[in-house]
Amino acid sequence: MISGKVKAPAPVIRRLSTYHHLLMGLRQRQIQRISSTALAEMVEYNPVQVRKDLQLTGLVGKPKTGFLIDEMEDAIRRFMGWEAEFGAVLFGVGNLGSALLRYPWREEHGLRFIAAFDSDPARCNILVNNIPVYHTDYFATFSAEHEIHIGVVAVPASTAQKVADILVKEGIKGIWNFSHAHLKTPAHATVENAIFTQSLAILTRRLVESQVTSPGKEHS
Amino acid sequence: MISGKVKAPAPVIRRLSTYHHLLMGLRQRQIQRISSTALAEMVEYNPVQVRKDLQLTGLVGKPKTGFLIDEMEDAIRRFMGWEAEFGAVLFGVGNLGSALLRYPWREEHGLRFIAAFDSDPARCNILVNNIPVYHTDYFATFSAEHEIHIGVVAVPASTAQKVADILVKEGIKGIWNFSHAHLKTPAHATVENAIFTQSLAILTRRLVESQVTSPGKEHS
DNA sequence: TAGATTGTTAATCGATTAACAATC
DNA sequence: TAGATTGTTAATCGATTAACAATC
Repeated sequence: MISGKVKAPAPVIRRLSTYHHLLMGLRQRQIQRISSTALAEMVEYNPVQVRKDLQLTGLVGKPKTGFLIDEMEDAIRRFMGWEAEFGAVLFGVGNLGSALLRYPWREEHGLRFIAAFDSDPARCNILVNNIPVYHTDYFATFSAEHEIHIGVVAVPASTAQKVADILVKEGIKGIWNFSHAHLKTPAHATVENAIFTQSLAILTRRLVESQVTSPGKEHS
Repeated sequence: MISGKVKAPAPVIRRLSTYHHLLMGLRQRQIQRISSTALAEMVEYNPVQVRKDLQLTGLVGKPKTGFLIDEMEDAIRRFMGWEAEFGAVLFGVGNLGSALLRYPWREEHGLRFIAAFDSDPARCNILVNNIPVYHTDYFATFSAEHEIHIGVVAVPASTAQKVADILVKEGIKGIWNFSHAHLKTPAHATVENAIFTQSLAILTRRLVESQVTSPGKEHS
């Protein structure tokens, strides 16, 4: 029987990623098991929610003892596809781009940068964190010779769609977008946006909301 | 009548931030109005959703003509609190931290970095993008002399809670957390997490999901 | 056995979408 | 006026939480 995998809701995936990080810490402290209730407390979630989340990864706990930390970590890692490695390329070696290249994604998060690309010749033909930076024009050639699963877009919004088009044309299935641009891609390509500004907007709005407004200052 | 402001759902705020960026582009191209329907198409949302979102900011459109772009931009900016400026400090001047300091938040997003702090003396007493970097120990003194609305946490997860505690102690109301750590803070402090790994998890999971599994490979 | 903890089923809550009336 | 577009009310959908049974 051929079966696709269950589409997990984004909030669940985010929480699972949080558990994963927490569990790594517990494992390092030689702790072997934990109950969903205790885990829930640590992250201030509802315990039933934690159990439901874990269930989705195929984990089963034992009444009275809870879950084995090693098993949990493995299950979550498998669920995310982090046991294998995703080959990745990055476009736009600016401040953010270089910071991303320098982060150790490979250790725990299944992401391996094999190259980066930039349209500015001054930034090309160097190594950043041992990752070669080439000119954007070289990408098609490079792509034909390497297995690339993920393209990271760290260019300005104005050129982001162009980069996305190139990625799609070369058959890259996953796009991690750090630009403001709303990328239009065919259905078979997955775009995930990591846009700081949206996160900042939530923070500043919450601050605005928490300010008690003086009489008349709030419009209708 | 004293009234707090409506607590907007996070998804709405994220979408509004998307509109805001799009509208800035339209304005630059001298376009003066747009219908919610057209806007919806550009970002591939439901038009009713767009209208509901805009309503929350107090915007009213005109049947047959739509919304004025200038008005929309202003309304969204006011809604986010971006007309005023939020004074901000950053902790952890590493790769990510410096990238954040170099981004022009001030222009459009109401965020003004007034200083950064690091526990590594080698990184202190320099300027990054004209923003002074001090030693963490100096923060309490600094805080007493400046109005700080937001603290940005860009330190490793292992020291993030410590930084959060310092921020809370100095009465900072908004914390923008880029570390993996789950920060525990009193209710009067708002924490917004901008955790890349969670975003990456969604992308990799979607890729895992889209792979059709061969017989027997998918467990139960 | 008793009690803690899991797992399941049902209820609630909130966000999105659909249907339609109002208006320029 | 007719038609496009807004705004509102109701229906649907999905995610979270509550209640409780199952199990070690």
